[in-house]
Amino acid sequence: MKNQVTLEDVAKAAGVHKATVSRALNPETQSVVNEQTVRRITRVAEKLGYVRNLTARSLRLQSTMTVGVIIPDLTNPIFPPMVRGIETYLAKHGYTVLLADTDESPEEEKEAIRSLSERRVDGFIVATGADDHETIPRMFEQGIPVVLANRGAGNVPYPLVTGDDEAGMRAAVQYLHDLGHRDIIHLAGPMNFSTTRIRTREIARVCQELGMTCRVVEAENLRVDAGTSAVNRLLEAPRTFTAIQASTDLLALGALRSLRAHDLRCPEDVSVIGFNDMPFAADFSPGLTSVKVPLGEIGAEAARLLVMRLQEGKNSPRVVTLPVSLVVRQSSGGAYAPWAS
Amino acid sequence: MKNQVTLEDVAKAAGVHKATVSRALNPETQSVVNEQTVRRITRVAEKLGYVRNLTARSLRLQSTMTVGVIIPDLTNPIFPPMVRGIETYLAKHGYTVLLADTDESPEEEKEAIRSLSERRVDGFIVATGADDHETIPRMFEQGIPVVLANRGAGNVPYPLVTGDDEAGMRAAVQYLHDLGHRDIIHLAGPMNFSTTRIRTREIARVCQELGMTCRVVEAENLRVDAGTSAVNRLLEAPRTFTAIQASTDLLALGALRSLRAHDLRCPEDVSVIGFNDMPFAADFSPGLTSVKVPLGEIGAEAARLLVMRLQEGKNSPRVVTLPVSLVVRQSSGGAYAPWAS
DNA sequence: ATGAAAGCGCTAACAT
DNA sequence: ATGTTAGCGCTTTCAT
Repeated sequence: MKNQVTLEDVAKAAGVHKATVSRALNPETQSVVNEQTVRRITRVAEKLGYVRNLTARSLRLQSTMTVGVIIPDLTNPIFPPMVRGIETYLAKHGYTVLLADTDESPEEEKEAIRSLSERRVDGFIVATGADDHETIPRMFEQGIPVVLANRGAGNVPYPLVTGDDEAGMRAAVQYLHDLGHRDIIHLAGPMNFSTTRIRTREIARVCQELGMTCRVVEAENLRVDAGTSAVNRLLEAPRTFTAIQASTDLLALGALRSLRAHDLRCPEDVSVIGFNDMPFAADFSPGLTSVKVPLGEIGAEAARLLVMRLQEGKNSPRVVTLPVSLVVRQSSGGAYAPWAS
Repeated sequence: MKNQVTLEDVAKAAGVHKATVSRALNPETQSVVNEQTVRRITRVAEKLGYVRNLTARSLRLQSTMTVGVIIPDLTNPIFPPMVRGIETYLAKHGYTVLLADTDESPEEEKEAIRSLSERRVDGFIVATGADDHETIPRMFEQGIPVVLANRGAGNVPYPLVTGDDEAGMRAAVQYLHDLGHRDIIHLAGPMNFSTTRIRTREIARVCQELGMTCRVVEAENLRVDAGTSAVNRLLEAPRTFTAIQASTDLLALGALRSLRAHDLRCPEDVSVIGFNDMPFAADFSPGLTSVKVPLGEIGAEAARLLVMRLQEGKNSPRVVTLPVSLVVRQSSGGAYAPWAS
């Protein structure tokens, strides 16, 4: 809080009233001020090193031009691209992002939302949805502007932006089928996440359609280790499956680690397919076949919807589904019945 | 900006003056208010859903309890852990983080700093240092509280928190020497970054000490592709080196890609060692040997120094160097003279 | 222990 | 085209 050059200071130095300075320095109202005066004021402001005080402005305008973004964990690699997508769009529209991680803890999340509310953010982008989420419905009742990204939250009528999970899953399974796989595992996340549930439902459906056996294994959370332990447990019994489709690249990575620890080759023994196509998925060992989800665009679109809501006041409770695509790499290949090897 | 329940509202409902409510609700001043009154006020505030307005508070206090964090790019995987380290420490002390990416562009950076200054952040943590940095020295002149993380900025006397680059480099080279490598490449970043320069200087020195040949190749920037093209260029001529030590894991990853494209095996033909030990370095193909830098701790320590400066006003222009360690994985192995294969 | 009053820096009526 | 005034919600001296 240095730089306490105020409008008043500039006004005195320029020999005008501070209201005039305010008008001259704001592009919106500049036109109403004499051109000469604008130039003089601009020059003086520059010389004095004037920096407008947005806290004061926010107080007066009852708007901070700031948006709270709630994510589970910045170190989960799917979020940095999403956050950048949000930031870039919002910056263009004059908004600044306040970021908060929750580590999937409802308490931390409540705390984060409270903290951001105290800072009077104009709205939220929430990527921590869950069907049993307690806070999001309450935010809706209070009329707080929110856009959901990535994960839904039960049937709260907030706008939701996601990738096309169904199409992605269908593409992945069809691909495995074409390779000859008939008995596969779906490595799922916790079932209270909408993404998890949608993906699990869809893979089951497609497998049935194609006459494939699909067993669902639920990991405890969405971190790599949870994927590893789930697959470890799976491999205690005799193996009949030839492929693992994971709900998330992190879980898929966990699967890769488990296979390696069990001296199973990927893809010769077991094919692995992830979901999201996280950064550097191509560099894993082996390169991970995955469903590419446009994370940056999801962020940007969520930001766009929020800005619309904020500026035009219209609440458009609609679901925006962005297209995804299967990216084939080295972790997937033809099926060989395990008992044949 | 919903929830416009103000102190005044609570005061009326509780039958006291708003000043009393202010005192009652602030832990610092609570003791001065009658205990009964505090309880009553707390209850009323709760019932009314009062949320304190930090913009108003900031204006009055001339302090926003926010910190601006300037990084090159959130999608560079070394930054999320650092940012979380910063966030976690600052949150514990009541501060909120405003994050800004610069994409290494001086213009975007100036814009970011201006924007955060307008929001009246109490101080900055800057991870975009460069020796020819124009803005940082000016911030110092203006007395703006700043702590540098990761990279220095010429000789501006701001505190700086980094990993022990010299020790890390020494460990990496000594290890290569022990494996029999005598002719190596240092894949460096742009020379205006202090990290790059320090690492390059140190590797040259250690190599000389140990009687090894070290050729320095400078990548255009710190992204993966720059590493790939640098090594591509290198491989146009007959190869004499047996190992590549990269200034950064991203550059090392670029090197791995180039080697693969040239059908060179890693580590059998060429060993590769990175720097930073970015998340998932272990999962690359092959697992990347790297110098582990405590990114989260660097962030936390930078935050700690900034809070000290902010709260006790003391400017401690000191360099804090955190210990690093070599993590050996599959990308490094014994040296075989290229002409022998 | 509580109330009254001033003021942080800004913008937007309203007045001239 | 510019000046005057009020007030956004809060904290803090000063009174009582």
